[in-house]
Amino acid sequence: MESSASDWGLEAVVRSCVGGSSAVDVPSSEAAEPPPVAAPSLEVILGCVAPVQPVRAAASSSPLYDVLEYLDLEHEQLSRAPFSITPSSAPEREVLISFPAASTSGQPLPATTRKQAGRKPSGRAHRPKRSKSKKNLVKKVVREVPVADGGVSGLDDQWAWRKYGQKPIKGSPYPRGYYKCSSLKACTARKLVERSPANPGVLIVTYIADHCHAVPTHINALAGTARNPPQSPLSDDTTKREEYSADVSSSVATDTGADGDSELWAPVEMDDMFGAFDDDFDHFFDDGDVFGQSVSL
DNA sequence: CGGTTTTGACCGGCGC
DNA sequence: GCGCCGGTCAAAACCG
Repeated sequence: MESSASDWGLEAVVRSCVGGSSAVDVPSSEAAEPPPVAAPSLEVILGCVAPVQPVRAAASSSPLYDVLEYLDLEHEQLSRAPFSITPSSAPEREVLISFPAASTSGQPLPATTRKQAGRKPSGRAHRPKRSKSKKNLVKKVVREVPVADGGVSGLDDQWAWRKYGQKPIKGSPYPRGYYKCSSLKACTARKLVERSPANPGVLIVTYIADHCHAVPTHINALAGTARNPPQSPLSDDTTKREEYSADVSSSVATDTGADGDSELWAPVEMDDMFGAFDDDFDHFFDDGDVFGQSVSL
């Protein structure tokens, strides 16, 4: 709580690293100083669909450490999984890649209607049931990033995210922000950003699922990014809320755009993106090693 | 105008 | 069976 809301917000914003790019690409608004998180996430990259470029391992001094959570895979799955698990060489880090859920990758979910009390009936789609088992099949990568580093740009990655929700988490004074990949609607990649209750100086970023496209080189929308957080009329919660909102949310585009946009993000056509992806995709499934190789710390 | 953020409501899983 | 909680949706407001 002591930490300023702004800090929190900024990080949330970022483009996640899940992509396959590299430290090189990490935009740096702070060009003046060496990006502390230069190697955001090497490992994470594995999971990404766009390992076009080998990821550069982060310096041993990298403050980040990632932790993959789900490994509830059956042997069969593992053996067939396009992703391989490679233990990080850095003792303080762990890498975990899980098999991407078939149902979640790249495909729009079926929709069913859902009632909406107090809201204009819009034929809202009914979400498919969530089952734990299924959940476990989705790749999930958890990263902890020092606010100081990730705050402004540490979490920057090549992906564009769009916030779609925020929820207060029980047991934590900080809310959790929910982000989706905004590069491609069909992309099911998501990101959860929250501040560690135990250590406010650390952001916990959870990447879920893979991007079904290559890393965008251009973030098309900046609109609505730099806005003043609305003062929500809340009771005792107010303070907290304002803080949170200001923080967690408005960030994505802001950071993304402002920060990295300039030089690193050249305009790219969707076809290009897919093209790249296609290529890699084939490799992934033809040769499961690809992922394993990419991981290196 | 197109895209994002905010925010309250809805839904479903899980624990009791 | 019920309530809690996390996750998601979508309307409205906002911004470039």
